[in-house]
Formats: sequence, C-alpha cells, structure tokens
Amino acid sequence: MEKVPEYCRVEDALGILVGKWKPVILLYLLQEGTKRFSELKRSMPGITQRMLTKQLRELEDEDIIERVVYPQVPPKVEYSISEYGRSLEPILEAMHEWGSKHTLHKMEKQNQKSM
Amino acid sequence: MEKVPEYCRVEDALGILVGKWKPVILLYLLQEGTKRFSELKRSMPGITQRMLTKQLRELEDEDIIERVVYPQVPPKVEYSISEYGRSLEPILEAMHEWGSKHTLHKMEKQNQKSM
DNA sequence: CAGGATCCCGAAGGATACTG
DNA sequence: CAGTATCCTTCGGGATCCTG
Repeated sequence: MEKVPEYCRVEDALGILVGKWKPVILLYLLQEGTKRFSELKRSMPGITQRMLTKQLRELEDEDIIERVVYPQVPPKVEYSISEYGRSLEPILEAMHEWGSKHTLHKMEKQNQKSM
Repeated sequence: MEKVPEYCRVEDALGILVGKWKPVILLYLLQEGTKRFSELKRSMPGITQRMLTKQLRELEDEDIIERVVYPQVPPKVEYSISEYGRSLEPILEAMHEWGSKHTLHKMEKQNQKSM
C-alpha cells in the first residue's frame, strides 16, 4: 500500500465541510435554493455577521456556492449552491443520516451507564 | 422547514472525522485490518506519540475502533475498526473520492490564473 | 443591507521528557 | 513498547464597533 498520509484525500473534502456553520449553510441552501444574506442570518440563530460572511467566503472560494451581488441601495446579495457544489450533496446526506443514528447510539450508551 | 441548526446532524458525524490524523488512521485500519500502536506510528510520518494516542482514544470513545491490550512485557496493543465503525466506510470512501477530484479541480483553477 | 476591522479567548495540536 | 505529563504556539471563532 502506498504511504497512507499522502494517499488519503479525505481531508480535502473534510476541509470544506469543517467550520462551525458550513454544514448548516450547505444543507439550508441545498433545500431552500437561493437565499439572501439576511435570510441566512435569520435562519441561523446565534451566528454573527462576521462568521456568516467568513463561512460564505470560504465556501465561495472553493466554488461550492455562488454569490450574486445586485448593485443597488440598500445592497442585495444572494447565495446559492453551485453546480459543482451539488456533488457534495450525497456526502452531506450520508453524514446527516449517519449522524442521526450516532446520536441515538450515544444516548443508548449513556443510558446503560446510568443503570 | 424545521429550524436548520437543530435539524442538521452532519456535525455529529463530522465531529468524529475531525482531528488532524483521524481520517488517515481510519482509512489505514479499514484497509489493513488490525495494527499495533508502533505500526500505526511508523505508517504516519510526522505524528507524535501523544497525538496518535489522543486520536485513538477519541475514536475509541466513540466506539469506532477497538483497542486490545495484551498484558505482557514489552506491552502490545492492537487497534482495529469496530463493527460499528465499519458503517463509516462508505462515507470515508465517498469523501476520499470527492477529495481526489476536488484536488484536481483546484489545480485546474490554479492553472487558469497563471495563463 | 451586507459587510469589513479589531480585539480576545479557548481548544487543537506540536515538541520534549519521563515511565511501567 | 505504549503510553503520560508539561509546556508552548497557533488558529478558529465570538463580541463589538464602524461603513458604503
């Protein structure tokens, strides 16, 4: 087998999903389509403007989402999943599903302890 | 749609994969089966003992890997993917594959810039 | 409205030394 | 061999304030 660390490309995908709000943003845009900055912000209680901006920029830099600016006052900016970004959908869904089961798994484990 | 942040379980799966060496460890154990601590260490140039131990413990705590200690001198400890941990395999492979393609994607993008 | 600029903190991770 | 224990650095992320 090839040397492992060089061979493993999991982290290249991981790097895109990692970020406290990225999975949420992606799942939201995948399901709801195009959204404005303020809509995104409203849908994610607790996120700050700075954080939302940062996460969106990083996703945009990786070509996962698209950003459209409407030159008007007040400003209007829309975000959506790019064609390329859609290729991540199966992975996100698989993780979402696995995560749901794992949450149950941990709860059962917790219950055993307290018996 | 339900409130997004509460609904999204992607991070529950993500939390297990995140850690500088976890994907590498998992991919290695998935492909090579059972390995000793020293074998793992040798296969991952750059990792420190402390880090390897930490990542293994965290994966063990999530029931993803199994740890078997042979009470002998010198010590012998073997690690392997658990039955439960195998359920992560499709996700890891999907991410590995996506990551490979994304690496190419970024290279092409880079070339365009320098033209 | 959609951000950029600063300041700050805690957790992740590296280096090194010691041990049953 | 397979770990702990300590110390130190880096960086993601929160809070707050300012602006075209």
